[in-house]
Amino acid sequence: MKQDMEEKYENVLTFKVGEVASKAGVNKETLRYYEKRKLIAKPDRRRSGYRIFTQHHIDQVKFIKRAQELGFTLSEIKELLELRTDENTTCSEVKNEAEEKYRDVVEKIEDLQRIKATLIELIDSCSGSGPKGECPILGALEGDNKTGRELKK
Amino acid sequence: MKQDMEEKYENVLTFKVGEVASKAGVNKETLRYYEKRKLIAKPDRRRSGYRIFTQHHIDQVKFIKRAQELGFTLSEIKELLELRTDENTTCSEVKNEAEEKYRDVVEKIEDLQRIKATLIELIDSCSGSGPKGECPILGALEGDNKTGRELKK
DNA sequence: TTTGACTCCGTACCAAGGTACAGGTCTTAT
DNA sequence: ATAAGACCTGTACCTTGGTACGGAGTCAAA
Repeated sequence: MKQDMEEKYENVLTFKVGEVASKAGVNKETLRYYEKRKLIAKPDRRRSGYRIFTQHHIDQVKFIKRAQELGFTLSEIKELLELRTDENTTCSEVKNEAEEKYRDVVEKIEDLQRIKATLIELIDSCSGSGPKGECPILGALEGDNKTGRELKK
Repeated sequence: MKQDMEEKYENVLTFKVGEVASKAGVNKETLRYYEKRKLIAKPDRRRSGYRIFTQHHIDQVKFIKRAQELGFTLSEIKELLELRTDENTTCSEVKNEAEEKYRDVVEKIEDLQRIKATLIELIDSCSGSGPKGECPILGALEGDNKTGRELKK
């Protein structure tokens, strides 16, 4: 005699946590973690307590993974998912999120480019020979502007 | 009657933790943390237990902060500090560390540039009007290549 | 039916880089 | 002399994104 929950899934393809994990390419524990953080729909349970996952869950996990590749954090992804679920969401709201993330990314690139430029300067200033006493890299890090230039803020 | 430790500093400018914190622009707790992680020289103590800091400690903290600005982690900075302390360190060892960090930074920039390009594509593909049902950004994240392009790995 | 693989749960732990107590002692200025 | 303020300690907590553990219950195939 099946329970309601089990009946409900009689004609639906369902998965256990390990199956979802391998299909979506994540760890089983990660699925529990996403559930706890409400990043995926709360799966129904069998009488035994086993989670009942469907293709929908797998798609959600893949969505999360794709968004992560774009640099969204899990919190941001949650917002995105809420937008997706909300009937009244407009395209422009989604676009705004993407644009905000774009600005983040641009800023990070700029920071890294400043860092890169400074590293190049330091590396170029150092012949790579001799004892460390005259190393202009250490000099610059020490703030000693006799041997190295000041680092930019 | 002074103790050895206190005598030793009779003619030296010394600082307490709060002074070092404000001079170096860090939190007092951070100094304790750096001490625990052996990122700064272990300060001597007064009879009372108070730490005795000198200009040397302040310089060390500033060194750490400059290296952090260049994207070095505290672990990497510790290595750098060990190189600095080691008599036998050559300039080229220091240069190697900097070059390795440079490669890291370049790689991060490349990752972010791929992400940026994908975000631009998504943003451009979206008119910003209409309901989310036809939003190509969500479509792409959902892996639906009717409405959006596949994300690159 | 038994055995091995799977799942359940809560909790702890990891990296990184700190911050925030609480409860007690010390210093310093008035 | 006294009170404010700084200092001491250990420990717990924070963020982000998970991973690991252990004991107990469940499922499926032979």
